[in-house]
Amino acid sequence: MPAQPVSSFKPKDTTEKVAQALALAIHEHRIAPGTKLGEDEIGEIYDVSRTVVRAALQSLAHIQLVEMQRNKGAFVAQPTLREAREVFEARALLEPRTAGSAATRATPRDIEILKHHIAQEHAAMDAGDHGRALNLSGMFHIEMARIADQDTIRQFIETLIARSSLIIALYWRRESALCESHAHHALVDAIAKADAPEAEDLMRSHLVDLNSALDLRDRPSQTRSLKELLQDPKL
Amino acid sequence: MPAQPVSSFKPKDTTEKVAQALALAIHEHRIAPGTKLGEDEIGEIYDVSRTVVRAALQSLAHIQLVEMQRNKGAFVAQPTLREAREVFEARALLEPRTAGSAATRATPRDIEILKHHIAQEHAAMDAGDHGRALNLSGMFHIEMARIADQDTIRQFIETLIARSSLIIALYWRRESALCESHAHHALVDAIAKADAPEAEDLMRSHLVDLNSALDLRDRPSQTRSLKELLQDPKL
DNA sequence: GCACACAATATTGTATACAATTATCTGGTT
DNA sequence: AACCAGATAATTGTATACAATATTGTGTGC
Repeated sequence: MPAQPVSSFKPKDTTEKVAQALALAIHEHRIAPGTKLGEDEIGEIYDVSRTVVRAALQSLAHIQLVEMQRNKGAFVAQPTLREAREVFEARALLEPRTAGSAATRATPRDIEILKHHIAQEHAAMDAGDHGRALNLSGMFHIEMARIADQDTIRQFIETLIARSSLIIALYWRRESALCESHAHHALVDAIAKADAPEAEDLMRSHLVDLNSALDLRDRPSQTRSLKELLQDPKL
Repeated sequence: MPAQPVSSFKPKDTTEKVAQALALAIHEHRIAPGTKLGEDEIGEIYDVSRTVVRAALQSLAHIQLVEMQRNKGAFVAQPTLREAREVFEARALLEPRTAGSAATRATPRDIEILKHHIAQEHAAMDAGDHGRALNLSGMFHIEMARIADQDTIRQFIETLIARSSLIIALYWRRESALCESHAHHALVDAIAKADAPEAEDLMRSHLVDLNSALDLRDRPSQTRSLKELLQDPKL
């Protein structure tokens, strides 16, 4: 129950709060790709005006978590195959080096934080909360960039992780189910040893593994999601 | 005279138009870092309401061209030394590989476009329009990502180029004046030869050159700009 | 004369109202 | 019965109005 405390006053920046609430829901796969996000609807849910809802949606649109179609509305984004491949190519460029850099800069406190992340991820998985586990798994990667002390790159990785969540929702192949948390564990070990080259290598192969757990072959997506949308509301 | 045609109807997306107009002005160094961007003021200039101005400013804030301070307003961003270094570290991670990829994928038409860019850049420089030359120089880098057919990475590079423009405004050392357009020329040659490794190397060293044309040593920024702002109007 | 407090002003944050566009529904025609 | 046309409803785009906060100006006390 990580829901919002029902205090009635608004301390600061309601826009960001709405954006984060929506982002979390998407990351945890509580809202499916393609879902329409009506402005009035969301405004009613969070008890804010369309003004702040629009601002929040625009913010999410910029990191491509939602797609805004003019005069049509906002929808949870549905990355294409091509976009999915691009996201992982970008991650392959950014993350290995960043992991290496994190290995040279990590403090004991950082190691603790990483281990805590992994523990929470395991707990969520054991509790059957796959959405939360996935979100925590992504935050692990972001934490790495924070430790590397690279704000700019961290921001890029954050958007890549966000889109990766959508990609996983669309293209995950169920057969490859073992959820790679031991890869994160090995990474923490390398970082704890301050072994930058090993951390870099581990991250590289971790990304390769992730990629191969996805079904990024040509053709499906477009038709599949279309069919789903058609057969869902009728029957 | 690239001003807006005075037709009274608005075809589409006024928000993006305002955002692009502001971005261009910042890129061409017509608005200095730190300048306050009042909402009413801008709305009056472009004859739109604060609603769209705010949306445009939020868009620019997301790519960190402007910084929004709550209840204070929007200001043209002033990247710190640290941020400046980070931007160029990120460029070093992304651009060389992308240039190499562009070399393998470039069509004859692409080569023409790149050469056209360089020609325009030279023309602007000869005309003494440094702002426009700088902007075109940045667009050259973005064009490279487009040729490489990497939309996601292109978007990242766009934001890095945008921030680089601010960094150049703040940290350019006048002594190193030769404006590196021959580097772009060499890059086009490598790409025309489809020589990916050479393009990659050229981009890498081009970025190193750019970096060393900046004064990114410790200490100045904060105090410097403050002093300047104080001593300028008095004496 | 200087410092602080308070009032006046200006600017941003949010909500609401209106305009424009799109989606839906109804009725008639073939 | 299917299909198209027009009208009606719903939703988004934009402008304006109001509330909250910050900035500036003025006056009073010491």
